[in-house]
Amino acid sequence: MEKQLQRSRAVLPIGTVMKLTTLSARQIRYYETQGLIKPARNAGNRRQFSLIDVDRLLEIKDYLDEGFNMTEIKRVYEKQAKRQEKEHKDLEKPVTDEDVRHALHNEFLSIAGLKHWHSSSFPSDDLSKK
Amino acid sequence: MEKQLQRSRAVLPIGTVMKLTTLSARQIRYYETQGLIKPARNAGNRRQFSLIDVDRLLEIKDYLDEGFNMTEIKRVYEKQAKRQEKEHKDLEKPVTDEDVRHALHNEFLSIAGLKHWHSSSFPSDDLSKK
DNA sequence: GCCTCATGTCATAAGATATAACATGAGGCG
DNA sequence: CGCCTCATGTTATATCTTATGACATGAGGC
Repeated sequence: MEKQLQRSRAVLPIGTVMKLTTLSARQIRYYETQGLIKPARNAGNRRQFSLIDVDRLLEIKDYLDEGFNMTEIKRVYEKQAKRQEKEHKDLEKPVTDEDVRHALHNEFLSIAGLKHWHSSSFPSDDLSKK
Repeated sequence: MEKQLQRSRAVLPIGTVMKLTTLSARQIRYYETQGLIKPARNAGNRRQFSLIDVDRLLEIKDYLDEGFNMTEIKRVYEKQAKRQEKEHKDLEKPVTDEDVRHALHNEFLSIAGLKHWHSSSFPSDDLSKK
């Protein structure tokens, strides 16, 4: 069933993350207080990171190297979160017949040369992946 | 450069491995005493596992479920190690001009109908890569 | 019943991590 | 130049996690 370490599985202690990111424990904890990451906690209150957390930390490192400060980086991720939230909702409710009819309707109008489609719900989807 | 957690990177503490394998610390340590795994150690003598170790532990679990005992499982891995060792050596020293000349020589003889090639150095290269 | 194997459980020591407080160097700025 | 803020380092104390070794135990084999 589950093969490898899924990226979202929170099982890594801070020591491991330190090695994987070359960040100090102080830095990692500070970024958490700034809301940049939210590692899970185990029964003993130890932080448990996922590979997604590790990736984000590496990104944060890059941003910092490029001169961003905590607040700016936080904004980047808040925006990202909003985008994904929308994206998620769009996937949540699958296309209904109603949607299809409206789409077709607009399609016809467009073909008819009336090109009436009011700038609707398609975000320009930032493809800059790194 | 290095993107994700390379499978051979030993950075996982035993607690993480317990979760990933659902094995008890006792079991993991016991398998180590039996020579089935050889996790690295950090400066503080803590075991450091790699994803390869995790995979092997999952395999061991399967073998045990199928009724194998430690000794038998050990034999499986020893044999596997020998195979890989040979494979490795074959890759180590690349083909020399000398080798090529001999190969050609045998080729000619073979064509000449004498088919005299004494089973020399070319392993049949097991391609069963699972 | 006696043995072995794989594992559980306990005790003790030492490494790892959490939190909080104080310290500091680099910039920004009146 | 003093004063502030930001990102991090450092230290101290408490608690969790892991290592080792010893003893315990249930399932099989004989």
